[in-house]
Amino acid sequence: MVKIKKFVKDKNIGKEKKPVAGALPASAVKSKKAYNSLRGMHDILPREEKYWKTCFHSAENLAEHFQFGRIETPILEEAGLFVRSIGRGTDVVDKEMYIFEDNDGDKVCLRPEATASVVRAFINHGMFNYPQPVKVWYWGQMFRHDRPQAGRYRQFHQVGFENFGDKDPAADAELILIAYNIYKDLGVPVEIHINSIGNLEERGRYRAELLNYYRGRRAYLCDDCKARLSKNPLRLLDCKETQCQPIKEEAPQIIDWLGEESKKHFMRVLEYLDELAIPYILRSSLVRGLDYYTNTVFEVYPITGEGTAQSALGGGGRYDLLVEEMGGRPTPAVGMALGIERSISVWKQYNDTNKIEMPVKRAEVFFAQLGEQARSRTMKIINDMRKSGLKVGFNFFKNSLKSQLELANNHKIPFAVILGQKEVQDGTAIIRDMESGVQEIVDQKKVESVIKKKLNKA
RNA sequence: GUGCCUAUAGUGUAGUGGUUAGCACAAGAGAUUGUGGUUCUCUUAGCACCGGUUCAAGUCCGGUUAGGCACCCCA
Repeated sequence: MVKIKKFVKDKNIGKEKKPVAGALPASAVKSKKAYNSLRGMHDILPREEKYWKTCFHSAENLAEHFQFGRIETPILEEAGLFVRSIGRGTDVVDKEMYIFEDNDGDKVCLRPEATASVVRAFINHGMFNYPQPVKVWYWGQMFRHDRPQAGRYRQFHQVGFENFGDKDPAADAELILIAYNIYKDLGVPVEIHINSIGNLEERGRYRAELLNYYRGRRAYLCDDCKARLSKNPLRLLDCKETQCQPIKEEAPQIIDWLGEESKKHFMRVLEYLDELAIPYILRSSLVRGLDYYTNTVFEVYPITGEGTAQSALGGGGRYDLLVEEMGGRPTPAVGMALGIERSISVWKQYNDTNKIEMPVKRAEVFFAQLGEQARSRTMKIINDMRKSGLKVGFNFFKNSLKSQLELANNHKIPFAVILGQKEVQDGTAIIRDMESGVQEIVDQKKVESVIKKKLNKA
């Protein structure tokens, strides 16, 4: 909302159908100044690929195993969607959304999270008519106009899982299990912080009680907490100021305000976690920043050794009322999302301190060629080999054999195949064992099978 | 959004207001034009941007931008 002003210029560009460059100051177009990525937005380079791929595959495998279907929703949505679902008064909506008018004057925004979009899709496509529960997962960019710092970016990625139609505590536990397993796959030890915030009624009563308690002690609170009193009372319990600690300890706990049903649901979730041997911590201060949660809420934290990190890798909870609130049929639901950048950063740190190296997938055989004819012959052989699943390295840009072998060596590729004019004439090729330096001449047709045998892949 | 710290080749760094801005790694070329790992030579490439102070600014000052940290909040 606040950001609209910033984009007025862009709106006019669209309205007047001017070419974009023409509307910019001449200096901005002519200047040879190098461009940078926007603040809080980052390029993900090839060297990072192994981490991203592993994360993705772990999520994908778990999704498949637990029968979640992949859903992709648009990055751009009507702004109102998030205002209604996440709630006014939350920071995400009030301060952090990228909102602007598109060329038709519609108010659109870059999604700050995906649950609202998935709920919209669930309703739009009448998924309540599908066999219940409907389980979907997604992976993609989210945008929040926050001040960047470590592990917090304006464009970041989340992987998320949503389950519609299942009100059983087992569904809550299933999502926690998936989150837990993703980190288990990566080898990063995590623990779950968990709490229940009950239903609307219970939460309302508790909030009133909490306010009542805190108001009487207002004078002893830090400034932030004074602000929280009116803005976000449940956050009072999260305060780190020492002066607020004694007040916090005596404060009423939400768990005591839960009704029978909510309490039973929560206990059941915990029993599942016990059964699954998932380490968790009951944290009565955990409330989450989005309005739509009911009952179970949880967050995933890395266990770093020296104290726990302050920022969560991900989190989620139950949102039994949201689907109805968004105009659908009453449908219970649970969801969970994990921050990829944060997870990868923690994962790397963990690997660093424990001296764990990510295996690099390097080529298994390098093709070196000399001369035009050899080059085209090599190209053909490489293409044939691709079908057999061998990872082949080559570089047609380099001409000298020396520099090509150097490359093979730098990449620690175990075997090199050398093809020159002579070999093209003879229909042969030289296979060189890069470690021992031993070479043998083989028929071009047999290169593939010989290499496979050497790699124990035959 | 608030406060604090930082900014020199691709990366990591040196540089009392006057230096041809130095070093390491990486990258590219070469040391008998068909053979890698060691060595040697050469090359490419940098003071984030804008303004101010000064005879003179990478160095001091202001602003901008970006990065980091602590809040707020969140993934």
